[in-house]
Amino acid sequence: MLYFIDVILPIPVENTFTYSITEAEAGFLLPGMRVAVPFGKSKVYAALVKRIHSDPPTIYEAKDIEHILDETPIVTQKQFELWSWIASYYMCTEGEVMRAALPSAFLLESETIISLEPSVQLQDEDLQDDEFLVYEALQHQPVIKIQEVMDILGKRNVLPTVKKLLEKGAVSVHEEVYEQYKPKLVTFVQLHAAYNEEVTFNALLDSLSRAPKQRELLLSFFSLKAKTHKPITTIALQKAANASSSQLKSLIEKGVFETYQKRKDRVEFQGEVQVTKTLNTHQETALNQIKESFETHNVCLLHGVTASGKTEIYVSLIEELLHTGKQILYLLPEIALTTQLISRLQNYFGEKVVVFHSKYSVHERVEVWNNVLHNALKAQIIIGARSAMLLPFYDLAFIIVDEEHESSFKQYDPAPRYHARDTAIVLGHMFNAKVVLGSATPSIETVYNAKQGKYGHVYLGHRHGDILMPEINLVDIKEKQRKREMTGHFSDVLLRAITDALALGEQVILFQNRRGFSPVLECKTCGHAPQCPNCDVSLTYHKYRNQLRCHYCGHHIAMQLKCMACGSAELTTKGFGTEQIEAELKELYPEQAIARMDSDTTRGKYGFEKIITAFEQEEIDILVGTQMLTKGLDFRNVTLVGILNADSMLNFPDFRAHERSYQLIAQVSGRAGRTEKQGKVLVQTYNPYHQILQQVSANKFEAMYEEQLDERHNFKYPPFYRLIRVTLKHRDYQKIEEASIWVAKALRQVLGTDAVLGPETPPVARIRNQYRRNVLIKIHRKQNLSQTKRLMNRVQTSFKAIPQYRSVRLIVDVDCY
DNA sequence: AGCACGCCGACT
DNA sequence: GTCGGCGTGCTC
Repeated sequence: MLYFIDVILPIPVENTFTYSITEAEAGFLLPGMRVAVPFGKSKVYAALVKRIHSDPPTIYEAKDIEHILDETPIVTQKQFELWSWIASYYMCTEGEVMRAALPSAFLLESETIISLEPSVQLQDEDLQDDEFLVYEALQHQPVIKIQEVMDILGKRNVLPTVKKLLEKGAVSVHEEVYEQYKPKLVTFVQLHAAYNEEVTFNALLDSLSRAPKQRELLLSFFSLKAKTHKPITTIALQKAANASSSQLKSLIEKGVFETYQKRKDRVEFQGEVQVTKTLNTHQETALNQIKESFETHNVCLLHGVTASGKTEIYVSLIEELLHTGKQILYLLPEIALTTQLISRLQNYFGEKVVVFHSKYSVHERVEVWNNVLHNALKAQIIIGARSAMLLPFYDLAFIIVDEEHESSFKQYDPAPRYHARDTAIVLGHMFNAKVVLGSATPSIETVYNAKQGKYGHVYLGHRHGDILMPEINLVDIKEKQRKREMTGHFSDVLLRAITDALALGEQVILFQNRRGFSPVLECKTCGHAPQCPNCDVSLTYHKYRNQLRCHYCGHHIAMQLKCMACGSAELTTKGFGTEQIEAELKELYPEQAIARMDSDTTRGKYGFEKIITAFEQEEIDILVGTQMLTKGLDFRNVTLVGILNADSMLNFPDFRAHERSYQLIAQVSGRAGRTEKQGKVLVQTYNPYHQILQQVSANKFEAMYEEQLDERHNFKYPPFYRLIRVTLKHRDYQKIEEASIWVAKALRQVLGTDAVLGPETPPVARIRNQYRRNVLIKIHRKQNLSQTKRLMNRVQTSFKAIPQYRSVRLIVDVDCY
């Protein structure tokens, strides 16, 4: 009998691939295990076994697998189910989902290793320049990887060079496959059993009288042992005795100490577990309402105003499930995953909490994966961003999606373009787990679902400790400019409020949703503004680096002193970003500590943390930042929040701009006045009569919701209609123009004229030298989605069959909002 | 996604 | 006239 496996490869191809296996392998392999398989001419991939069977493929000969990588499955059946749902709903391949789900350490790839052939000696004149460079490099190091050859030669296509070296017999190559995950081992020491007797021990001490350091090591060992009653690591012992590793080593060689190794998890909680705070009556009521709703609904929306103490409610819900031993998933937007919240939860649940974060190393992520897979006690509560949802849950009972409205739950690029909130609901359904969606400003579609009775709906309108909601005032800067009451970008009202707050020793947050100094640098003479050569945007001026930077591709040039077009030295800036606000503040308040928080200042693993901690500890008086500031941060001493310009977000060309603006302003405002004193929020705008600003300042969420819902209905947007965006990308403007018209026309033919919008050119028409155009598909909620996708796939197939469009990249984004 | 095969411009 | 650019097609 012949045996075969169907495997998923982590690449964007539609189908699975079939490999041949032996009978013994067939007896051992299970779906969810990884196998190393040859793929194409020379590559080796880690593929995932999906099915084991005996149906030989008919039109090709199946290759043999290289070897088996796992002893037991690392992917569960439930995950396969979820992947398949994601792939079909978001129109991508299972391989793409696999790539997103597995920690990169699981995705081994082979690497071509080049080494010197010692039997052959070549003279310099036998080799060409490139060949010589590689040959010479091999004289200094035993092996070279292809990537390194690229670095040495400074070009991408290096295989011909390697090939020629190979032909001349100078080198040999082989494929090296390696697993990237190595468990971290910690070495412990213990005393050899022979010295446990007092007599032998004393003899030992005497024998070491001429080696004082070794003696000290021995004594330190005992004092440590007495102090901690725990196994002692070599490092701890060396440190305690202030000894070197060689001194310890000689004791080990003498047989006094023995060493042993243990696997250590890189992510471990150290600290004390606190007792839970009691809930106030409003929280108590909300908690009971949620539990009640779970009797009839699987999903419940918890709409609790800022600082109402939603986290405590989650904690109570989690607590009640702890004894069941089932798993709990707590999803948060990436940037809300701060030490602040994590340590808060760790204080409640101690080592049962595990964090899954993109900033963790591949090793740390493998450990979390394994702990979740094996239902380890220390991974009962999993906190993480979007991708934590793709972990191998064993027995999931409860999912929390906090800050449910956050747009970062949707992955935009690359595929799978999934929405973590929506996928979490599907995941919850698979496990029959309950889901809570929490937010102070829930998204329109979630509120709609709740009002339709699809979800339970709990409202919590009281802030914790009955603190008043912040008072939001609008400042008309058009008026202020006319009356000449503006200093830079600050109105007199805002400046007075800042001065007052600072005088009382309180902290201030200023929000400007744009980084850099100014987004446009313009020549006063000819009006020329420096553009990015790769993208259709003007370059943003970054003062601290004295650079002009593109925010789309990262291209940067030195700041120009003269106009690049006419040479005039009279340049002016248009628009403003966080950097400019920071600079103006430093002029206005030279005595105060001012910091800036945006993606430029929060690079690195702890960049964000550092600023937050400094602000928390009141080392910073005024914090200027982008929307990073909005995410669930809890600062006690902030009484004033200033929004420098609300108009840019209101005028953003997107159907959600108004909803987003409301959420953003409400969330930033929520940072103010988290203690007894009522917080104050000042919103500067050119248009104080804008509906959204009126609604947010009066805290009229309902009114905003009704109005927005009405607009969505009139203009055929979610939640009434589904949106699928098809993006076309190509370096040739003409081609993209024609191709997008073709696609729009073909889609209209199958889906109907009304269902297709465009093609339209997005606000930034070219990014990284790729022109782009969008075609938007709007279909009614009630309409059959799988039928639509079938039709879309058909269009896609015929599009790819047109030779002249073959190089056009087509990206489908389902629920592109 | 990678990587090989295949056809056109800038250099000897 | 070649070398090396990238456009196109396949991978079990």
